[in-house]
Amino acid sequence: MPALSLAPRALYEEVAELLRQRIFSRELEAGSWIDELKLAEEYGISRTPLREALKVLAAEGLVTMKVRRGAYVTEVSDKDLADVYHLLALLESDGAGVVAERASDDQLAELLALHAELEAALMQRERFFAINERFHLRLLEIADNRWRQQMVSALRKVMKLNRHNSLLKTGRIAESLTEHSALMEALLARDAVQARERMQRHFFNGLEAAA
Amino acid sequence: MPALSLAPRALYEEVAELLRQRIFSRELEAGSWIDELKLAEEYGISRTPLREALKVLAAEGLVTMKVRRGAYVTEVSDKDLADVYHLLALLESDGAGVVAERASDDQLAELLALHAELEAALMQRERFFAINERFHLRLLEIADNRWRQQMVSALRKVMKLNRHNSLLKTGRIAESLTEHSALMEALLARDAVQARERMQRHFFNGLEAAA
DNA sequence: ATTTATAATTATTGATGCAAAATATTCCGA
DNA sequence: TCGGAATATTTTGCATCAATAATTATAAAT
Repeated sequence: MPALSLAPRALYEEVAELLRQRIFSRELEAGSWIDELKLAEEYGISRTPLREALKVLAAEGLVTMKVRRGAYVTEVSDKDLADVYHLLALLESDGAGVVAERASDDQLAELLALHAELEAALMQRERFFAINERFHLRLLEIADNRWRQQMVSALRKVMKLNRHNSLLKTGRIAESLTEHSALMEALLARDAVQARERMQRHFFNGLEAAA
Repeated sequence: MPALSLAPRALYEEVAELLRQRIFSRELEAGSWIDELKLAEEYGISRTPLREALKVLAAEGLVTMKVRRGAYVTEVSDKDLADVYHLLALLESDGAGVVAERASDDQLAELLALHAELEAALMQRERFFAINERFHLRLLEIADNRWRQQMVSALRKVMKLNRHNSLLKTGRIAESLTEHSALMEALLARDAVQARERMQRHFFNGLEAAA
């Protein structure tokens, strides 16, 4: 992979990313109004790309547009968190089932390698999180359904809005790894039913921990 | 429900809807480039709201933005159709399971009433389709997860892009009604497992018919 | 004749300006 | 002093304008 992005993103995409960061970091509070003029000035850009970015974020569900009243940071209630979590579990477990059924041996080997990295990183919190994320993303890639990937990515973005920010609580690293091992086993055994079930449980336990 | 929308939508939303229509009707061909200038002139508006609409559609997956090259109507391959269908089945069957578990008696009665209307409209193709759609939408409303609703709505929009346009083939009305009855039974029995399974099958049969 | 470089045309992207609408403020009356 | 109406200010939303980037066409050189 190239170190420098070969395709320079449009300004509105850059801005969208910056805004996501600020929303995730709670610098832009949930429910609060977004001041276009102020932000545009702050970033040294005009309102046009900023407004375009806001519309993209609205489509993602991160902000809500009110007619003639501008953009507001979406409030994510505890119910919303549970709902999003429920869907993530549903989509990712479905993906795991598909992988168990249809992945090539090479692809399973790739996941196994990531899983091994995960075990090795047991004591390195940050690294563990990063590899865990890569594992989930790679699994979805292998499941090969761009619409599912798109939806999971949107849901994960929403998830990050919440203060129960992480899909993986610090205290749960050990349990999480055990669940991962069980999942990996099911995948290698090409047991779709088990794979789905174990991914589902993995998420369910995560929600318990977050609540 | 009010006949006139109380909240007048912004221009970019109106335009987004118009563009969806034109994409669905294949007036804007899959894969083709979207001429902003021409469309803006045609609608008698400036390019700003048009571009905002295009970005919304891009987030929905209906068009693809290429940097410095504008917007293109997303091509939906047969695999895409199958993938979207798979996800719709997954999400809606999950919704059916939730409804079986958690809907109030009143809400179930409401669905039953819609189902009765459906039976009554067996011979009226258009009406049958309309009521069928209402049934599915209402079920999702009752399942009460706005993120799921948002995703299903996005997926249905994509689905309409395809030439196998309908979730419900003309020749399948009778079978579809039978499946619906079975689903309704499971819901009334509050049997979540059966409800999920039957909704799943309903979709699966639909795909068979479409393919 | 083919390939490369340069120039011109065309379309996207970003900035600025203006009008309409909503909210806040002030002033007047009860 | 409190409430309501009118005015002023703020902010959105749409249009127009300018600049940047890309593609195509043309010309020159090997």
